Amino acid sequence: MAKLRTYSKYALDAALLLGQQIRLARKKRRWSEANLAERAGISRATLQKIEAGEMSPAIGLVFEVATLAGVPLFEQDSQRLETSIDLTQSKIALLPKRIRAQTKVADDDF
Amino acid sequence: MAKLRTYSKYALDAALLLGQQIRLARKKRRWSEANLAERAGISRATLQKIEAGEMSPAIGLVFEVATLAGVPLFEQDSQRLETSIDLTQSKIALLPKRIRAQTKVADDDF
DNA sequence: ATCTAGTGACTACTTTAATGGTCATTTTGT
DNA sequence: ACAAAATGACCATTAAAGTAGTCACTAGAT
Repeated sequence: MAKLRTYSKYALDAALLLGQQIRLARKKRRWSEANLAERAGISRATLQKIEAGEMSPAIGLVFEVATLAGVPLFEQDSQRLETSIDLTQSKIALLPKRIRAQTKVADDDF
Repeated sequence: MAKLRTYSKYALDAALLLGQQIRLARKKRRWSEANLAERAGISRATLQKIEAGEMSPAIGLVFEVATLAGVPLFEQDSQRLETSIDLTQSKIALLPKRIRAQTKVADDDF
């Protein structure tokens, strides 16, 4: 029997939206499921799960398909994620390397 | 032996950036890896893969962790993805239900 | 200075995803 | 109207993810 796992609505919606955007982009390019699946090096069955917004497919496969279909991830700054990666990395570096049990209230916003 | 799979740089960067943002958000909340993993109902090993930006974890686990950590997916419109879902769905409905082999050049932009 | 807890890394085992195949149905170009 | 191709939905097999557990190392609170 399958282990039941719960997801927050936000996470479910995000996966669904991404899947739909992929399907829309694929159709606009006039690619069949088999065609896009072949380009991505995955099976058609997996592509169907991705477009359906299922939670099980590997994030790498989803992101790769999205990329091939032309769906922008992190639509913020145009197509270059490296800048954001470096920026986030530097922010992490400013924080303590290890987090101890909460001794006092944490301030989240910044 | 593992089957080698190739990913585009963009897809790899997107996964890395998301993982980093999760790590940053977790630290800001002063949650340990074990703590966030427990909240998400996953193992610490899997969380480590997610934060490292690996391509293998299920997208559902990644999105759930991101949600719990407070990392916005689709940072566009504030926290409500339903509107975008409906919008995308209506766009899909406007396109032909099935795509035939490309007879003429497709127009992508819209 | 100490000692507790967070992290990084690895391993063997269990569960699940991914695959290739098939078949029925439906759409659409001709 | 016809035929070819796309889609939706399965299923059995194979490959890989996810897991708990462990251990060494180290940061950091006291």
